Amino acid sequence: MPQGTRERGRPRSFDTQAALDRAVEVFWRQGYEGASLTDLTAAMGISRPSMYAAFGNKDDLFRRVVARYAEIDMAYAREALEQPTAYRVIESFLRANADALTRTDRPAGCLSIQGGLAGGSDRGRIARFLAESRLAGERALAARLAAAVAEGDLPPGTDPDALARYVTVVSEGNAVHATAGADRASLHATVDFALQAVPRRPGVVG
Amino acid sequence: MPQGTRERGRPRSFDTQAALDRAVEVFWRQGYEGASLTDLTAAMGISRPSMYAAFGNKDDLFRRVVARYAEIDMAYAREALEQPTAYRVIESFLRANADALTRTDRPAGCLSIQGGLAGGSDRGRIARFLAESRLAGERALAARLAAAVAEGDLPPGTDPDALARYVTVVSEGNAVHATAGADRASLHATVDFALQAVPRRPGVVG
DNA sequence: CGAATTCGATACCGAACGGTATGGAAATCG
DNA sequence: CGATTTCCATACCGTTCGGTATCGAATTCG
Repeated sequence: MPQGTRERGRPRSFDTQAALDRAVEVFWRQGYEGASLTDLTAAMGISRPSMYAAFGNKDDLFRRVVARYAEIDMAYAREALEQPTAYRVIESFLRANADALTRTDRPAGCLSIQGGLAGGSDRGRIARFLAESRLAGERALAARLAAAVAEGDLPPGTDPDALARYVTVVSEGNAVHATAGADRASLHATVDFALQAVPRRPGVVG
Repeated sequence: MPQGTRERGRPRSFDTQAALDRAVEVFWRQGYEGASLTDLTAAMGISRPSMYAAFGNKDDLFRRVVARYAEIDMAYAREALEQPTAYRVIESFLRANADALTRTDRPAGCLSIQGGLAGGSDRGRIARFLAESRLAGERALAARLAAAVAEGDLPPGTDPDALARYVTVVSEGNAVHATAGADRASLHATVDFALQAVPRRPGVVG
């Protein structure tokens, strides 16, 4: 099937996926506005026209970057949801988050936070997009916790939305700290405290 | 005494403090880079040369703005430290923080976070400056909690630095949420959870 | 091979950026 | 009043921004 849809003309000489991965790092480190096209194309190893032909414009590239980041660098969040108990879902998420925020082979912190927070004019669009992206993760966690409440894995009366929000807040705060240079042990010590507040079904250890 | 140091020439025709307060709002809403000199001087009601004469340059203005913000809008943090018990220090801080992040007469969120997080070249200077500013607050809280441990107000073995970091993380995470549009009740619900993790001396209610 | 097509490098566009030179108006001194 | 000093408005500086027009080289189809 891919044989039949062979393209005419000179084929693209760079790997778009690889170029996208380079762009992830630049946006991650420098934020949306802080990443200039010169920075981006230099890191991607391609010229400006090539970038525009392959990805559209800076906004489109950024959205592709965020999607790729969610797929690769946030995979741990989806995996955490598969843990058998609510407590272990939360523990797994916060632990993996602390690790991800302090990987030595990647920029410190979290792209969807340092990508852009404040909102003036067109910049607000980016901030809103990232906020919605984070909210989607919070909602997925809330849905998992709601199921846990329904099956008695969390105490009755527990508000799954509020608990999901609390866990997300801790992860975001840790992201801010990681960006500021906090080390991995510090983040895990914070997770130690945070887990104390997670309600548990009586008599269950893990 | 102020009479003797009367200045020569035409006196400044605007109130520098009032102009600074206007600049606080612009930087708060739009961040360091997102706030252009055109935005700033328009809000301050003065011309560019007047701004440069009164404040130096954009960097200097921002530092003055952050100092003013800390003095006015973070006053609650210093007041919280005066509470009689460690628990009430933390509770007071997180409650007042949640309120401050959602004041209707001020921008949502926290200047020292949305002012600038990511760091490329010169932008890194601003991010570092703000990180140090936040760290100073965390250290002040840690010192207060260390005193609480010493006087038996917190369980022996409690790590005051780690606890202060945890509380700061929650406040920062709430700031991220507030910037994204979370309402006051949501933030307080998160504080409800967060307080569950704060160690308390046995037998003491508040 | 020749035609069609798409590649990528260079060079450029108008707009906005932070910052400043200039010059007339206003206020204070002697 | 006359001299001095400082104010503020305009207009401008070089640089960088996101985005694009141009054009020769490369590749594939018929």
